[in-house]
Amino acid sequence: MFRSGLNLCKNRGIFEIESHYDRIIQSCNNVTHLTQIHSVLTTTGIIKHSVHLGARIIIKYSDFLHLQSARSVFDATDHQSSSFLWNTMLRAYANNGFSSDALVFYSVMRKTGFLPNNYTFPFTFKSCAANLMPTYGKVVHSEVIRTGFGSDVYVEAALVDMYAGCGLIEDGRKVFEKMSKRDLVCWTAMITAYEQAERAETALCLLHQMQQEGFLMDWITTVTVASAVGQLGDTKAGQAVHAYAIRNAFIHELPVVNSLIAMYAKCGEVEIAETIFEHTKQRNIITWNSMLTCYTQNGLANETLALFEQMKLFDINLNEVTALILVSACSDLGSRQHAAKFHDFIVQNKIDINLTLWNAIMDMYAKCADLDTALRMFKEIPVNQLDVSSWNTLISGYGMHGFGKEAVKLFNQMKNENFHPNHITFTSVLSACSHSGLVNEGKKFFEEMEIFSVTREPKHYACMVDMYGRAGLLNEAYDLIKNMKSQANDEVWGALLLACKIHGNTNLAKVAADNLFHLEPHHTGYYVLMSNIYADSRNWQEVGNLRHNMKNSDSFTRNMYQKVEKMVIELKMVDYVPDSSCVFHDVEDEDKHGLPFFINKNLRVFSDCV
DNA sequence: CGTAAGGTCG
Repeated sequence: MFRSGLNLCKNRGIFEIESHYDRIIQSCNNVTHLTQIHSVLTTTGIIKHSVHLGARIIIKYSDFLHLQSARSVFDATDHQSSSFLWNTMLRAYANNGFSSDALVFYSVMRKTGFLPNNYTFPFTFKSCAANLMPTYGKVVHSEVIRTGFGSDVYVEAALVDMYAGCGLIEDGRKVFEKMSKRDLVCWTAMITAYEQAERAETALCLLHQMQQEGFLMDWITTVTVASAVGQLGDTKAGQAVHAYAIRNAFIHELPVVNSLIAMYAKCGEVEIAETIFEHTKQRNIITWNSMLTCYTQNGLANETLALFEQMKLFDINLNEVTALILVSACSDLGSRQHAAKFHDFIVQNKIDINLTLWNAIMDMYAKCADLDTALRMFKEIPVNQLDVSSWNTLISGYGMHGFGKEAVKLFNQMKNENFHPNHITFTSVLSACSHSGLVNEGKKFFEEMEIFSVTREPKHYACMVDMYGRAGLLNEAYDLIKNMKSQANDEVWGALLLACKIHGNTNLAKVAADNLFHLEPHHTGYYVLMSNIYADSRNWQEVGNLRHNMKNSDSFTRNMYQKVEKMVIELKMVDYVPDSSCVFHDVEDEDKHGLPFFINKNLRVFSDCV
């Protein structure tokens, strides 16, 4: 009956009216205008009979994020007859961040008796992933098979993506493997899945297979590959991706440019990233954020702030990612002045402060040694929103500034309030104990890890070794390492080596150093530390041997020497007297200060750095 | 009528 009605409408007149309004709706650029057209189409009754126009308005409303108006169009139309309208409404929800509404809508659709089709499933899976509902995703997956859409490439690509998005990469891979025909989109989806799971090597291996089967990367694949190469920090491969992007004119796609900047940033190629950035005239917020991050990631927090000043001159709205980057740069600088300024800036620009950003701001204050402000912010978090990382931030903040007792107090309070400490909590509290010489507390907490079923990782052992080491309990430290279930890494042996340096135990130092040279043969810091220990015991022969071994230092090391030299000058200007027993040459004390020396991030080289 | 892969931080 309905079909005959529809056929009646399908005369030439209706068709012309449809295409007329279609053009108007498409060119509509504000909601007010759209609402007017909507009401005209409603009063004339056209919309009731035109599935096509109904869908157009639904999509247009959803472009303006007016999902309620879109829904009212759907409800007023003859949707009962058309799976197209159901799919359009589902798409409106799924593609605009209303993923839970999408799933509710899907279940309404099923209850109404409408059969989903190859257009329905991709939107549904996208929403399952956005809601992190793999269990529901699996239910829908079985419906895919039951309804016979199991070998549709669109549906399969969406399935791969859904499983990967929920962290079930192996389930995604199974779907991928079973596909009879794979297109570029499926390959890219699978490669992206590995890239997102930080398995860059697998991602590139799969890319190779894809190319073997004759597929060429398009610009979207290029974006993913650039991210994977960035994870590996492989400049050579990065330049190959860059060249490929230029050859294929993908450089005109902003996401490609942005991913290249981020890639070079992770490869440590600040200057190349800068060049690309300078040549990009149409920058969006992601371009700026990528360049800001580039500086922060490469230890150039001051450059981050300088670029931010430049950014303010452009008409760009910052987002919460920008805020996070700035806060993290400020944490690196440890400047209280900047901290307060940025916090203020974030509030004034009405950037949405979620818990992650709130914790980052707290962390910034903590790193700037403004623990009062950090604590105040902590107390402002409603109890039902408090999470483990809020506690971790505070505990590590107190610990790193030598307030071990406060850190311990907070840790106990946290347990009393039934929060479950994680591996980071234990790292923070053990490190706090080690820096404040709280050996008994540290031992107790190390035991407690079992109660909270937190696996003891090498970094936890490193804290304990450091703690015993500082307290002069070298045998306890060494015994702990010998009894480790997993293999001790460089952090653990490094902590022991430092302890040996502090307490002048050359024999045990040799054991630690041998392990370190085996584990990290190119890490010059350990050679320096060991040669310092030999220098302490006036064994110049061994000092010479070690120095010879580390001669082939790379450009990174040279840069480091220059930076340290500059730092020493600055330190001298504020009357800091270096502990020159760390300098590893046989020279008189006044000469030692003029020699270059090496510093590493964990401050293991200087015995006067705690 | 039209569907799937994609950039910044953590």
